[in-house]
Amino acid sequence: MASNPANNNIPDIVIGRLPVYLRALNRLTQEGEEVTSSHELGRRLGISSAQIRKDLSHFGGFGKQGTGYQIAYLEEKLRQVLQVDREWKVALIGAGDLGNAIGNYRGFTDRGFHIACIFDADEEKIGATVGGLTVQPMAEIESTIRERGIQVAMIAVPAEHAQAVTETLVDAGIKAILNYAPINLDVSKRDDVHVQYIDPVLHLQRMTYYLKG
Amino acid sequence: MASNPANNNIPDIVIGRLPVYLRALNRLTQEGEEVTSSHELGRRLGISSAQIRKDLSHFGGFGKQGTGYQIAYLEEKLRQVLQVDREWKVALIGAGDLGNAIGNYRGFTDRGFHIACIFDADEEKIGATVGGLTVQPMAEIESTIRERGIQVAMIAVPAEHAQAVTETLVDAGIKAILNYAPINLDVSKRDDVHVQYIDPVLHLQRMTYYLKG
DNA sequence: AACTGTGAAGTTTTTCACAGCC
DNA sequence: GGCTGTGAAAAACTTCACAGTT
Repeated sequence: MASNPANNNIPDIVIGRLPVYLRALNRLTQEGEEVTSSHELGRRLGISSAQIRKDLSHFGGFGKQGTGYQIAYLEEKLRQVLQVDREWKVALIGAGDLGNAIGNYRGFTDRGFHIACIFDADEEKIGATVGGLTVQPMAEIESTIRERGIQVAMIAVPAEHAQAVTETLVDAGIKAILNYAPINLDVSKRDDVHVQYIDPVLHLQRMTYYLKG
Repeated sequence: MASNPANNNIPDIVIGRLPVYLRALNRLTQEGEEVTSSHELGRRLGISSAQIRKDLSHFGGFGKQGTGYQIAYLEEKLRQVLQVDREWKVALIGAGDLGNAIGNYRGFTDRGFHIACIFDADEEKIGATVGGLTVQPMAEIESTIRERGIQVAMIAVPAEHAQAVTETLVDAGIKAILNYAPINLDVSKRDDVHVQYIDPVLHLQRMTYYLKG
């Protein structure tokens, strides 16, 4: 949840919605559409059309009055804004069940990411193949990340090791961490390191609040 | 993102933070602590202490002035509020790589959830074992969910099938869906069905906005 | 007629700051 | 002295509503 002075100072909450818009635009393209509007996007996403227009207006006028948005053009612009008009190499730490699933997931490519290396602490896993990559020992994290200029990492190790792994990654130059371990990471020493979390239980617990019996 | 008239009308954004607090309290307990304060929690989570106090105050006074919060007591109260002081049966749809990882994940138990059944459309996967459960055919979704009174489901099927699966689930009586497919689900017809999303790429794209070069 | 982009208005959320208690 | 719980103030965010364009 690190805040950050990027180019301007566009609210992070707006940045968080851009990938959602981008995903919806991908979908529209797949469906063969070429033009859309803030109303159509809003309907599909359950977001008001005004919000979509306001969000997009932070980055310039991407639409045409009376017509709407050219989907291919808007996708291109959003990819530029989010800097996913290139491919980011990602380091994956952890080759257990979860690491395997992440390593084999086909959904990163085409959306700006490419898993470039995998590490695990378990002697038995080192040398194994996950998603076409050879699992490397933890001791090689720092050198590999530095040599290959990797800035993005995913943590899929047990909670008790996640903080130590984080410190190794940050020391190696990682600037963005997606943490699958169910624990909050302390990166308060580095204000240029971004952390995001994935914990399915958090989402489930948020929904059970509303359920009956 | 369905909003909802639960007991009172406490902001959903507050509900969303409670599981995070609960997770941090679990951690403190594991570390052997018995008492904490809004300041300590805030420091660990990167949230202001005032916000934590305000959030908790919606549900009653759980703390003691001068002392702070009794961790075990606060955990218990939060579990009650979130209704995770019981175990919810969860249906898992999809037994591919992702479904396997979810099915084998040990982190649901102890936090209020228990995967009760798994379904897949692929003939070859039916009958296989995932996390100790036998994969059932899709045709059995509705009857199984009804008979066992299941209200919570996770979707781990390809994006193109996610909407159809959602409709089956909702017809069967499911009230909470955690969707791993990278697509927005339309449940606008049912205002008592809650949906949450997990898409790692969304988190990654949100961070690359802030990276340099 | 349909749609964007945007100031202004309205609403929600967060922070402040302090009385009251241990 | 340290902490909670909470009204009041401040800040952030969303929606309204409409001028301007196609």
